[in-house]
Amino acid sequence: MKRAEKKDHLVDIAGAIFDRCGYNGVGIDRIIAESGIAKTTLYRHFRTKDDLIVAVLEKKDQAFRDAMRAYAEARSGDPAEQLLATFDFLEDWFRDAAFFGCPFMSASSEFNDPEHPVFQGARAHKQLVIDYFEELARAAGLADPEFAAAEINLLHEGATAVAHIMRDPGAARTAKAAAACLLA
Amino acid sequence: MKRAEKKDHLVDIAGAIFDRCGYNGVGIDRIIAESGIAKTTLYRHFRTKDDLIVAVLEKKDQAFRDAMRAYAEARSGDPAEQLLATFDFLEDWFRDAAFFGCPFMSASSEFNDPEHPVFQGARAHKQLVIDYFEELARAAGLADPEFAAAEINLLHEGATAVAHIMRDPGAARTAKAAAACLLA
DNA sequence: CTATATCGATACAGATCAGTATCGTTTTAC
DNA sequence: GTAAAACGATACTGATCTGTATCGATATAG
Repeated sequence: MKRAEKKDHLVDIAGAIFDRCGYNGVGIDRIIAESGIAKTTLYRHFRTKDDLIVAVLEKKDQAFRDAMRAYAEARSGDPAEQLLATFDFLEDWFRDAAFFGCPFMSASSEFNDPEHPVFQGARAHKQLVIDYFEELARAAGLADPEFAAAEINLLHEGATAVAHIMRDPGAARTAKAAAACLLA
Repeated sequence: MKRAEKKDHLVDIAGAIFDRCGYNGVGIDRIIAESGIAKTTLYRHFRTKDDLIVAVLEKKDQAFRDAMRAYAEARSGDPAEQLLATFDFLEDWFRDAAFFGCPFMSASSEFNDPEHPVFQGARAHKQLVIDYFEELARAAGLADPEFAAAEINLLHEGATAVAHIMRDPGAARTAKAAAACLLA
């Protein structure tokens, strides 16, 4: 494994473990054990554990938004239908065995300080998602794209929270029905 | 301070600290320091830290639901209007300086195991809130009370998540507007 | 081939973690 | 008033935490 691959692998494994156990709920020792990478190497790539967490969130942000956009565009060319398709994307995620709630919400709970880099990273992701919704709402010619994006986003966050704590992937469908009603 | 008062005080202080720092993010030593109660006494009342967390959630559950119900009933005698009033209750909560996101969602993130008593306590609270919404939806004579309750709940969870991570108490108003649209 | 950088493994430091033991004092109950 | 229980304070245990230091092996680059 090349140097860059190692770092990538480390971030992936760390992300999966953080999802299952939380950020403060797992130590560096477990991450190096499961990734098979030496502690020295980890600290060569990341100055602190917090830096690693930020890198994990940045990668998850990019992957999540890319996947959601690709999913929606594969479903339809119409922006309004793409907005609704994002809820089907959510449902797929909820039904995945690796779904343990939103890692960005978990991060913002455990690093509950607006000045903390981890909190800021989580918030930055959420803003980019809202921006995407607003872009679609604008393309769909909705009267108030900003407001529409906020409502879609509310339903996304609600569905994710309910799917996690109630173990109910169907929350995505309920949210989609509400979204369809609101957009009409 | 009587014995029962001490226990109550301890649970209150612990709840406030957990809200700020998370559950795994703070140790017993800090709780006893801020509450002024000896470690021996804490462990006389609670066998483990997890037991304390469960007690914190149980008290927060009761307080939250009592306050929300009282707030709604003070606003209106009409069940449909009471459903909408719960969003005003949320907004008050979001604007409170002691708002740091939903402690039950945080708990379910940090103790991400359906068999864990803390996770179960958090989920039990959420179910009771949904039950309350369904009770109101039924009293309001809505066609599908269960579905209406699920939608209201989605908006509640979404508003709470957004208010927390985006530091935007106005999410409650956006959610209320969506709820009004859905109930009509 | 040789010089250099990165690697894994491991031991370590210093702090903090949950939980227990001890003990003298204070409060409660009868 | 006396016996029992709960109390605060504190020291302690063993585990775990983040992060560093050391060192021999390995991979890479010129």
